Amino acid sequence: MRRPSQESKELLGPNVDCRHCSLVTLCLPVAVDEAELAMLERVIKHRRLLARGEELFRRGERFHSVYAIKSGSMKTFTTADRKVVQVTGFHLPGELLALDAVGAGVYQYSARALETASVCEFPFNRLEDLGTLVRGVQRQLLRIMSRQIEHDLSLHVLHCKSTAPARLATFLVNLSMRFAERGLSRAEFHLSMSRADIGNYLGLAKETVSRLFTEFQERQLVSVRRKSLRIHDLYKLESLAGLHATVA
Amino acid sequence: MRRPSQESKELLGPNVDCRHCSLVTLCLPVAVDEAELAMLERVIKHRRLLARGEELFRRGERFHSVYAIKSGSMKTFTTADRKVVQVTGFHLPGELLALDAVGAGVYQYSARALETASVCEFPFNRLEDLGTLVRGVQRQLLRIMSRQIEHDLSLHVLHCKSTAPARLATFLVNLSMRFAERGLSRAEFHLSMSRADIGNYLGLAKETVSRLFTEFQERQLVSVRRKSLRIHDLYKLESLAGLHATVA
DNA sequence: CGATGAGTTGAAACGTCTCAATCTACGTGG
DNA sequence: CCACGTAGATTGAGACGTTTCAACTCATCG
Repeated sequence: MRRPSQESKELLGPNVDCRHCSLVTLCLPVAVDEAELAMLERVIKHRRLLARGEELFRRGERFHSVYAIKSGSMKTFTTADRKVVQVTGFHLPGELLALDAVGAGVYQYSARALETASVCEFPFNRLEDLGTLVRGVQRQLLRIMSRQIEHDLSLHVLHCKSTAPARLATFLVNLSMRFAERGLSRAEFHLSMSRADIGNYLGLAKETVSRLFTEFQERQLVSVRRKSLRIHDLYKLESLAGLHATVA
Repeated sequence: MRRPSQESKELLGPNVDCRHCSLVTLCLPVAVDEAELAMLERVIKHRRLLARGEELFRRGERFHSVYAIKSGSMKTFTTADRKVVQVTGFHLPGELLALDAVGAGVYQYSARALETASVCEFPFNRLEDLGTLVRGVQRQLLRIMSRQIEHDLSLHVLHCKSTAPARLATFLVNLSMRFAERGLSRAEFHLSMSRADIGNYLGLAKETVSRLFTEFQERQLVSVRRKSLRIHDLYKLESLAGLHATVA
């Protein structure tokens, strides 16, 4: 396993090396063989390094590429008058951004780095060409888009049914799971987004989020100190989230 | 233009005729040329007629096909213990169902006819094969999936920001728009789903939905009588929905 | 070291939900 | 064809949870 701290040294080259990327099982190349991987690498335009707060693309710009996050984290959001109106998602390494822009040909949301981040750029028309040539790539593209739809619909379910504690619990359980998928601790991680962002994302006031963190801490479910979170009782958190469906 | 009342006569044949389908601009074949259309038609397995309340597929079943609605309307929903837990969407003619199942290979939601409905079945592996052969089909598939993601995210935005009146207004404006796209009246249409379904879908109690319909009617925005709805002031409804962003 | 923005906490106001009663339309069987 | 039963829809009143507004604390950074 490679230490993430070493990655910053190898970010800037125009060429990429999917074969040795630790995210290969999460990003596009899954189930694509060696030869196909080589073709895919040629499609990737370059990597880009983003500083905290820097924008990758903006709502309304002409769509040309999807991006895979290599390190760091990002948020996507809608805007009006340069102000953030609605946070639509938080994104971790291995996840693809801008899949929703394919249909309209225009970025639907803006994307901003929550901390120093690096991304791989996939020009979409080249990806499409490759999809026609290589069945594995088409498959994977469709699969990833489908997973995205699945995820977005589950988000809809979350928002309709749940009370505030259930929403925050779901959010934390989901983050925990995603960190675990990336080989990081599922019990202890860094919240790179603000309370206001979390609240906005979940449809809650930032004060409510703050109160809930306090409450969860009092109930021994988690420890929170500013941006660092430790989960003590994942099972209870999942119960709060409405998983473990208590048989009616 | 063909009268929908004539369609019921031509439903049952195993073969289809996308060329003369009035939904050709909404369904898969958009931007696919004549020759490609012929190939697509061979992929469509058959049409199926569903009675009100009949299920097209169930959550958990192995995924094999996506479906296009030809006439009627359907709802998709999650279940637990045979009870509807969460309505995830209402679907009109020309819309594709089960795109979210591609990723997991299993239907994520159940689909049930809200009224007599007919659907075209597209076995997905054949569609995928065709996508590799015909660039237009791949394009269209990706585009439709992207549009779905876009739609689902906009749903997220809706739920986070809005009050109950804004949610119902958005729902009605959205329905109106979709009916208009299908060549039907944007001002007067039939609500094939129950108040409970609407409430469930929007994350509101059915009583709240009912009260809001009454309130909207008192404010002269709409007339509702049971399942039939007439919109009197679409603009005000859109304002309520938070469109026409009043400049801050 | 003071300024700034993020986070926390409290109290009151508001909106939506729940529970319950009533009403309406529709399909079924007498 | 009417009467009845049932499910859906409406309306009212009280309970509850979340938001809003405001004051305050704490960390961070110039």
